[in-house]
Amino acid sequence: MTDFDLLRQHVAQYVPITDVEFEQFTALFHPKKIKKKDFLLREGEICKYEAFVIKGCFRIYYSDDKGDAQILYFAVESWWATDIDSFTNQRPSLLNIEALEDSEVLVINKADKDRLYETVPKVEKMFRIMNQKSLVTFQRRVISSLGKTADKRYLEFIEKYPALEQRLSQQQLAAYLGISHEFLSKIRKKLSGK
Amino acid sequence: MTDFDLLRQHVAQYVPITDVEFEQFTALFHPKKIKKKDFLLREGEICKYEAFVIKGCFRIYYSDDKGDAQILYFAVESWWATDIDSFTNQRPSLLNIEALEDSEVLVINKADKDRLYETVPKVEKMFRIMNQKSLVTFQRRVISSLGKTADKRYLEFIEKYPALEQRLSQQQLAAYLGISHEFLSKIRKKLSGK
DNA sequence: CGTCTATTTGAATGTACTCAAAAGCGGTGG
DNA sequence: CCACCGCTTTTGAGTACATTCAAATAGACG
Repeated sequence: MTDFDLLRQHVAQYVPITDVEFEQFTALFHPKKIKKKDFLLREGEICKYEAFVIKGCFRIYYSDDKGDAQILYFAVESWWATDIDSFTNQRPSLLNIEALEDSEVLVINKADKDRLYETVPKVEKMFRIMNQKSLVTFQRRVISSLGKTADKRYLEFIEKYPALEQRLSQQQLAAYLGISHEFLSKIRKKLSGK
Repeated sequence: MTDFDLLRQHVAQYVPITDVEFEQFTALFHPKKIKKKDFLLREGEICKYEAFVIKGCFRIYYSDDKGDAQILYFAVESWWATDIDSFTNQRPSLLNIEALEDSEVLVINKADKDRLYETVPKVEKMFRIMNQKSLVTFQRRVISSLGKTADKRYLEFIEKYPALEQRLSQQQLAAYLGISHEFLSKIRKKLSGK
């Protein structure tokens, strides 16, 4: 039951929720285990689940023509892993979602989520606020990816997500920052020499 | 009254709405005219209004240490111009919103918008979907700004917003793409020679 | 017509990439 | 416990993409 505690704690951040409402909410989620290197979603598939991460780590990424990955974000404990566009519109996904560690999630499908919006109106508010917060995060990311050099973006990342840096390989981090892993290595060397 | 027609058409895109609900909705909006080069919001101020553009064009941008602007997006007819973070949390803004043309907007303030969420629950859904859509747009923008070269981003822009290109100066477009205006000029030259 | 701003062009520079090779590191099987 | 394998990280050389600065040109507008 501690799995659902994490979800409850997460929900409570956004809206006050009663026991009954939380019951209705969680009733539609199912636990799922994903092994390291397995995929929750592959490019071209329709995103069946919205997944709340209980344990582990995922990369949500786009794979370009040359096969290089641009990582949109990492989802660790208490984050959601999903392709919003593919999930809400039930259309083929452009994104991949892969477990970087053995992981556990709680998933909900589209029909159940739609039901949730109808039966528990508060859920609407919760996701409105969540989307709003993510939107601000991505707006800021656009600003730094357009205007800042790679070393500044790297420093920004380790300041914002200090715990994550330990957990990720340099290759993954480089793909998030939008630089080659060789160049990230050079940046780290330069910065450590200070 | 045609001002409100544009807003109604916009709202109807997201949720079906009755005449009565629309009345309640628009009752809290006020028309406002902004002259070219005037600001709807300046960095450091608290964003008082969420503005729906009836006519004209705005740039929503961040100004870095050197004074260079990174343009987050352009708001033309039927777009919203606001700093979501500053507006919803009533905290000082990092962004500037400036009219690039003589413009007309419909504005709503924070207290009235909160009232709206309470009295017209449908509004919650509408903004949830709107935020979701914007989120997807910004996610895609992160992907292209990290992974694509400037000429591809330029081509992407003119394909996605053909009407906008006519309306904007190259300097503004360059600031949106995250490149210098000199380099954009060179890109255009190169592309026209084909 | 003149003034102010936007665009173009070129040269020099800086930031980041590609490719190739070497070094480091962790796990597995003998 | 060591040797080997595969994977990640480091390093260097050469190249490509994009910037800065300066100057010339073109447009817009009173």
